[in-house]
Amino acid sequence: MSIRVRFAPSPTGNLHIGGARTALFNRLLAKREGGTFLLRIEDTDEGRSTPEYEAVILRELRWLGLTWQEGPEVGGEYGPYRQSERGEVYAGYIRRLVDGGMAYRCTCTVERLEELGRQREEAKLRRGYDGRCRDAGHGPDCGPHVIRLRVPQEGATVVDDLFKGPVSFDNAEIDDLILVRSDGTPTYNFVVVVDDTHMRVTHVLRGDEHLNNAPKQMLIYRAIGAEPPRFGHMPLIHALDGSKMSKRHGATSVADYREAGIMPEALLNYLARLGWAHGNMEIFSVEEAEAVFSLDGIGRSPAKWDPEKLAWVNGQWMRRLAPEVVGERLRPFLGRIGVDGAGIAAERLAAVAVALRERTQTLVELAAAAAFFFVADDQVKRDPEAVRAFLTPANGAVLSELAGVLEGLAGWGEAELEQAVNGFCTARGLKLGKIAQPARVALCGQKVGPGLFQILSILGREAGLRRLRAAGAVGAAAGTGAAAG
RNA sequence: GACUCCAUCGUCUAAGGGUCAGGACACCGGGUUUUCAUCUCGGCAAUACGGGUUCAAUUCCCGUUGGAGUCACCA
Repeated sequence: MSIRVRFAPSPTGNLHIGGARTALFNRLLAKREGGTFLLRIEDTDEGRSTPEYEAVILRELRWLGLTWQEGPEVGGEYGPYRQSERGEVYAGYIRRLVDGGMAYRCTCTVERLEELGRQREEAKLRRGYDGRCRDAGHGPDCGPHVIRLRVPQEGATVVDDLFKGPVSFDNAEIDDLILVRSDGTPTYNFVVVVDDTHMRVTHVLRGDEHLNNAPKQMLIYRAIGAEPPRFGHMPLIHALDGSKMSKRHGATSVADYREAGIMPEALLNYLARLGWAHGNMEIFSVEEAEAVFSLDGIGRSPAKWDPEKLAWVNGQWMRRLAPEVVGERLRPFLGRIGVDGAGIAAERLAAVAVALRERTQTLVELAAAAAFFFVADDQVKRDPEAVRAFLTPANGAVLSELAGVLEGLAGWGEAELEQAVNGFCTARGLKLGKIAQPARVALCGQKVGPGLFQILSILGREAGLRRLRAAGAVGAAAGTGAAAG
């Protein structure tokens, strides 16, 4: 039987990086084993779930390329894939459980439960239900009630985890958990079991935070007489301070990283390396990971989220991807800093990517570093210290002379520019280093940047000559003492 | 607090009874280079602690310590 795995997010917020990682590993396993990866929306909490968040989650998964073979918007033979639409399925199971005595109606009020919790806490006991209604035999007309699972009081429930081996929980530690709320809606632990059964899920890879839910779910599987899937609880992602990642740690959603200029290939690559390893493989695509993926490679201990390494991985991907691809992805980021990204020729953007990809790690940085190519001369951000040091009268004079020579060039390619500039240097007995820095400052306003010929070539003939001459003018003005400030 | 999980360089990790405990990020230094970066060479740096088992434990077992997760009519 071929394996079936699922990712089952709750649409109560943005797609979290932990969720993305869970989805990734499930998909990796499905692809590797030739199985099916399905998506199910866990929206039983009517108060917190929204269609907007659902849309966001689907969008982010697609952005990452983590597409599903069954689920919302694509369908499948075990649908619907939204729990809010599966009420009838759950109702049938509940009826059988209550009729069979595996579950019972409980009329305890929220107030009593709260009081009970307080008492048990004072008595230094584990919070939990005391089982008052377990044998009360409440019928359908008992008034407002919830439905609870009758959990055995003795013995233990063992979860044979794929990564941790057998984990045993005393049944006495497990509450008679609520299956159906007083408003008639089913709860998480119950619907998960019903759906995974119904959707023929064979492996459940999910975060460690669910390990404590596993025995409860095992008990439900037993009650409904279904075979449980294999469980694999993956170590969580921690923040640098060691605790579970949360909003207070800053960027935690996939969207945050997209906005920060991280590309999907890099995010996925980094996510895969968090808790999984295959020899010394560091930089790899999802497809490459699929080819060698194995559950054995998944570790047991939590990993800390390291933004620096993520940035490095992203930098590696900026070089691994075709320049044209990186160039296209750069457009919106240029737009953000006031450059009309849409109006720039694709070849030019590709050339920019080649010129700057080894000097930057994110698309945000790449856009910032590329700005001088696209803004008006007077909008170029200039480093005052660099200007003072390199745009001297003498250098200015040389630069305008150089402009004069370059003006006569037939073409404006890197090779021609290099030849011409080198020729100019030789003729004047200058080392290239002598004019490269002043020229760079004149053209980009900074003393660091791409190679001189790359800059000139991408900038174009007009702007290039203009900026070189402008440096000459500054130099001349300074020379006559006419320059102010 | 109870239950459960986890423990190799600062971080991600590899090896798993016999290794100089390997790689990557970060950091430090040399080289290349028109700047910066890249690239390249080198360096720093780890088996939490205590008991066992064994000829031999980083690896297996137990304990301690430390960290984490969960204890809802949330998922």
